[in-house]
Amino acid sequence: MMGRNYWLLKSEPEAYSIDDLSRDKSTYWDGVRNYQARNFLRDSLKKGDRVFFYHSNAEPPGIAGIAEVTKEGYPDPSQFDPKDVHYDAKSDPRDPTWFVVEIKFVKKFREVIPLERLKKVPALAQMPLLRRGQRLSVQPVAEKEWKAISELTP
DNA sequence: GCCAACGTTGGC
DNA sequence: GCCAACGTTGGC
Repeated sequence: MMGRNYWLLKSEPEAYSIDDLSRDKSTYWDGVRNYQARNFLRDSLKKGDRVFFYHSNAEPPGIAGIAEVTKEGYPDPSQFDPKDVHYDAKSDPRDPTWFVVEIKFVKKFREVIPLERLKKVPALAQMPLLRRGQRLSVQPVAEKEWKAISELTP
């Protein structure tokens, strides 16, 4: 698709996994509380973009499947809910701080592609994911990286 | 469970 | 505006 971009979203599977997305079919990506990641969600992820669903704090950590953006950035409802762990009392509803996108399930890989495996692929050396100390939970993925990773799956 | 790396907060 | 203290992320 012309102009489609690629991304990687991290989630701890204990909180929300590829199986949860497979069951739900779609979800909105709430709870992101980092400004750089927020900017991507608000400004950059576009309908039709493809997303790698990454399992962090998992055994093994790695890419578990693929999703697709179905709705572009809009205010994260959880920031206004005092009972939600992601509640942000400082966020003004007239000028919200945090944003979500909606994604839909595309596929679950037969096996997670482990982080360890990704590290061995030369074409992926520049990925932020593989950089030491990089914690960004919403990251751009270059097209050549997307292709290289896709070739790792059966 | 440890802890390095990083982002945020707040005193000054 | 600096920077120490603190909280979080996330691999190991």
